[in-house]
Amino acid sequence: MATIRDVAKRAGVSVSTASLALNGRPLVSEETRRRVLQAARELDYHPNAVAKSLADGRTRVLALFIPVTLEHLFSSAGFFGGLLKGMHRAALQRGYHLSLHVVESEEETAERVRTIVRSKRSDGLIITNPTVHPPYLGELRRAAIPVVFVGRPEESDFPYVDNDNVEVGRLGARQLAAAGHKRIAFLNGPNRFTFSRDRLEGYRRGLLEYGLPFDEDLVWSSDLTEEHAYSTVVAALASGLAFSAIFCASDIQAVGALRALRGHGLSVPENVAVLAVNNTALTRYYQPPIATIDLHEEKLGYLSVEMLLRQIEGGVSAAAGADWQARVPSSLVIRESCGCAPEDPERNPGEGGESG
Amino acid sequence: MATIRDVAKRAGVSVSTASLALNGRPLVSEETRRRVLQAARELDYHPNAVAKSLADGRTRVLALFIPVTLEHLFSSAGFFGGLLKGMHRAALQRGYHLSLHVVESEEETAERVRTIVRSKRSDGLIITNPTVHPPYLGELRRAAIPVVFVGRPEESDFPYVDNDNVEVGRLGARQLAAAGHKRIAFLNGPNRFTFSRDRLEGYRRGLLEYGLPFDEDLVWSSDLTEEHAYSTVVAALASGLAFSAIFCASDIQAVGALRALRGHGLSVPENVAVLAVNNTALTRYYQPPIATIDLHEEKLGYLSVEMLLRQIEGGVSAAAGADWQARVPSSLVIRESCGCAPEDPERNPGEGGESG
DNA sequence: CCCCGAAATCGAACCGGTTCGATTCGCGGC
DNA sequence: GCCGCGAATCGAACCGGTTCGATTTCGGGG
Repeated sequence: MATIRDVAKRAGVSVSTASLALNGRPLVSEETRRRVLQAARELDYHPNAVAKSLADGRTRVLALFIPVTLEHLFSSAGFFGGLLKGMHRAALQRGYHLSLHVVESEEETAERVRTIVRSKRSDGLIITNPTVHPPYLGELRRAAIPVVFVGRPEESDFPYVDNDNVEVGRLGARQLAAAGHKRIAFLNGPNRFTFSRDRLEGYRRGLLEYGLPFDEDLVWSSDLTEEHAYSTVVAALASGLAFSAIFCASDIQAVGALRALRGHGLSVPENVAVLAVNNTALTRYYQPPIATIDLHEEKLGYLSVEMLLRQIEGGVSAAAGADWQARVPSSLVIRESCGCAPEDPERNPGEGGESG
Repeated sequence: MATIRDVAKRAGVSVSTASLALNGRPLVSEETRRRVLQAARELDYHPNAVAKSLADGRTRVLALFIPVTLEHLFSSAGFFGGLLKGMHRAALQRGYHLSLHVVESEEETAERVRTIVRSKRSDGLIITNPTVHPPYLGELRRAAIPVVFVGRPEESDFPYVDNDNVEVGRLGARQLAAAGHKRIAFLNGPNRFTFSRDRLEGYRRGLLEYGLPFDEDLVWSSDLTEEHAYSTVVAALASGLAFSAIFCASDIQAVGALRALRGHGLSVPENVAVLAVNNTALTRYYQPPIATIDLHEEKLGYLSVEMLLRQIEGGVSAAAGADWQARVPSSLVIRESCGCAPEDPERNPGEGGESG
């Protein structure tokens, strides 16, 4: 395989001139550049990426961390697929590559982050689905390496892209309230995720805006699995709680909820309306089709890479207190399970407030 | 950041000795090794992966190609998720990393393969879901780089891991035939994939073994999408063809088929039995739960990496005519939609043959 | 006591690029 | 005709490891 020295020799110039010419730098005469490029073409020369990295200290590799408990991988496969597509598109456009790091716990994330940072295997990190207080924040800060989170760790000034999950919660609650439901249950995700906390806050606000009381008994939390969601709803039904709608934090939980309701002789949407979040393929094809909130994960992925590259190419490290953030809007996807038309955007539900 | 020269200096030895000591090579006295390791620890030294790659010519990166048409990404998200998990596990164990290359067409694959090979960005390639005659085989052969396919390209001596898709087809046909069905339709995938051809062959054999005639009219082909499967089955129903079971090449197609059947007033499994392939989350939670064939994709992923590493570390290139292959067995997952118990493994269906 | 060979260590070259400081070249101005 | 300057080119150092051939050290045998 031809190296730059071969090219230089054939073009009759020095190695340094060849390098300048090949990289389109100024200070090379047109005639020389032409000769160098010609030689490169003739020798089928292609620069060695590793040598380049060593020389200029840039790997052009972005490390992507995806957490998987097995059930999570399956339940969110569609979500991660979309995320990935967006990231890949953004990276490719700018000549970057993605390396993939599947991790099963935050401790493992911490460990792998450490080895990657130390061995200088990538120019920056993208960490998806952080919990509220990830254990590796100190490590990241010390390393002073560009990072972007997909999802928001609490009380950290690291850059992140995320949906506005308060808005997601609010959207869901309002949609069901607008359809006339007075007792709307919220089957939330685990509390260790920031998105769960944010959505709960949004749910609360949405109810308030429609003058509905916030009832703690109607807020349930379950893992992001069908099984756990099922048993949670079964328990709620057994306790005799009254409600006419369930807002679920993920599609897979909605499926569990639907099974529980059916098992209890309740039909959807006639007896209970159901609204989910994620818009994975599942919901479109389910019977009944499940209304859900689309998080536009491909956009999320695209923006995360863009933000990371801004840091890398701007020479700014995430630890430098760059508190950039991007919020991706989410949108309702109305389907049969919620038994309702989209909330009329014109409608003003009233004053809300404590008096509700 | 400390380099190996810093370590050598602090330990009072030459750089070369430090390198030997750090890599656990023989020919270094115990005393010296101790001192070097001690120095490394004190300086918090971690070798630079890029420098290492340049020096020894090994990147320790495996390039993974995943094709995505958008619909495919969604319909097979579970499948790729499992594949990925297996690959990652195998790679991690041996100190390798995965780089991810999402491609939308075989032409794009060809192009990206070329740039990766040329820039020496990875030690080997894993290419998933090749078509029957991928356009980049020549490129691969010329590059003489280790490659493993996940899925079998026809008439190529490149190494691959795959399910035994003839067996998958046979399994499906036999299962339905054993339940007493005489007219079993096969909603196959696109003919450009080797797995489609193999499954068709298996389906034919399965029927034969039960003495059932092979009827071309009962073999339909559709894209791996819900929509296309739906319209294909709708057309079949409209044509008045008689059949009492459908064997679908993927879960997502089964969902489309179910919708078409329901729309035609047929219920599953009472009027028509349905059996699918893939065992994605979808099938478990669908109503009715969909019987399917599990392809054990995690194992497929694990084996593909193992096979690739065997080539890399054995110094054998895929183009050297190494016709290794691994077949991963598949297993039936019986659920309501097929309206039947597992085929009795004891049962011998008879002589089969033309006379059936 | 000297020589020889094996073990331990070292120095230098190398991997394939980039970059910086020095050098050469051509040209205009005085 | 000489000086100075900017443009073009060059040589060498550098990135941070590995490896190979040469050199030193040490112990044992003659």
